[in-house]
Amino acid sequence: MSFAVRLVIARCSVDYIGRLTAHLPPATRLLLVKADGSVSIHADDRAYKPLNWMSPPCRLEEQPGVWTVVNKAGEELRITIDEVLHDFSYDLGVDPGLVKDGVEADLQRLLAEHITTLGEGYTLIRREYPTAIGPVDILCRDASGGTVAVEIKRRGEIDGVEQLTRYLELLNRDPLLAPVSGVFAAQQIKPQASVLAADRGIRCVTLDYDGLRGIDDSDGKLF
Amino acid sequence: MSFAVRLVIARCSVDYIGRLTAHLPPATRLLLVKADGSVSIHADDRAYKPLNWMSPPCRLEEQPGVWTVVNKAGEELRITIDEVLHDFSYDLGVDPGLVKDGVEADLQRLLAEHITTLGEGYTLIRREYPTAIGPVDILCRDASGGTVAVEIKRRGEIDGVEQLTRYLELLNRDPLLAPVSGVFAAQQIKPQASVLAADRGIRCVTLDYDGLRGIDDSDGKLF
DNA sequence: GCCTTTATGTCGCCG
DNA sequence: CGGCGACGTAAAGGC
Repeated sequence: MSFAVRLVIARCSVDYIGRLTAHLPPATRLLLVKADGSVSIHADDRAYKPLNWMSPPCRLEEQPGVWTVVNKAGEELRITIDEVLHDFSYDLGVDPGLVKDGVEADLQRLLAEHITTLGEGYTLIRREYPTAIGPVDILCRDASGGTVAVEIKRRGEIDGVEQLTRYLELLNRDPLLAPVSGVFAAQQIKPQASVLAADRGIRCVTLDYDGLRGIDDSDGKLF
Repeated sequence: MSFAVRLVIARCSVDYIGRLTAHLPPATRLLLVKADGSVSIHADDRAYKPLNWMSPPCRLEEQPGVWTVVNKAGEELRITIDEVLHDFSYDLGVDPGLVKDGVEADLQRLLAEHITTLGEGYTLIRREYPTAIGPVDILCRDASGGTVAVEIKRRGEIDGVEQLTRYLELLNRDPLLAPVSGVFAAQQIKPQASVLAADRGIRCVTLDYDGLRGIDDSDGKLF
């Protein structure tokens, strides 16, 4: 019974006091209470994002006319209910979950497997090369033996260039590695990122995910 | 009729092909269709985030057993419906919307009104000072007449320091302004951000939002 | 627990 | 419409 979604249509007003203060004047809305304890208040727009919400772990206390939801950090959501227009619950059970393909991790794996995409004679040192400020996506060597740090993004934007710049700055302090050059690899690279990369001597490479996946027959996906 | 939330409980499987590829095996889920055209598929967990969704603007085509949602970019969500267990619609009407207080814009306004929080003799030049790479939160002068660029965050992290660094680099190319010094102001500043700022000669200032609001009696909020 | 990065991020503003 | 920055960003993974 407790493990069910609950859908309530109600005329209500809402106050949130937590990381910020927010208020919703009275109106008719959808209240969605999930088995994980979360509560969200939806209008008929804003895509899937609720107007207001409380994420689990939190506790919902239901009194006549007032729902109070609090979490451990002391954030509070107070829903004042003027009128309940619909109240329905259904036990969905546990969901098997989403299977994804084509996220950055997949790009990284594919590029590491086909590191010569970056150029003839390239060899992989390792993926997720650890540094004090975080892991470098791929560290490899070019044909002349020079070290190359690769930052991979699905969509290459200015932040990614900044990130690679920080890595390069750090890696070049290591006399065993230096000089380290940089490659910014992404399925799509925005012009400003490209300009910034050029300004910093970083090479940009556009990745073809389907192409990389196509030549990757290691797991028999090809046919 | 079309301007209503629609709540469907159904046993379904889902495929998304767009920015990535994703699949949901058959299970019972909540389908939420909003008047704005969005469709979201919820399990009984993950707080307010759906397992899968399509944001507006998009078009839902409903055939027996298959819903197809496509948007302009060619992304597609295909919902195969094995069994409808519940189907309910309700017209919520337009929502008056959320009123927020305490976000970065409020901090910026308060600091601009009390610019001497940064030091005796500071004077405001302007908020949102425009540059080619985006607006500087606050530009002001210190007691000695030197230009100061201020970047404001609720939570000061490394990205904010990078951002301010880019602004300073640009502003310092303008002979009418140079030399421009930097202040990184936030309600809370993370140690790494603090270290990076120090390394770049940027001063860090911790803001007290309630304190600033307290001395701000301009709109009679004090009592 | 703190730190990092990723995300189908989403959202809003402004040119 | 694209660029840019904020967000109650959330969530995942490493140390």
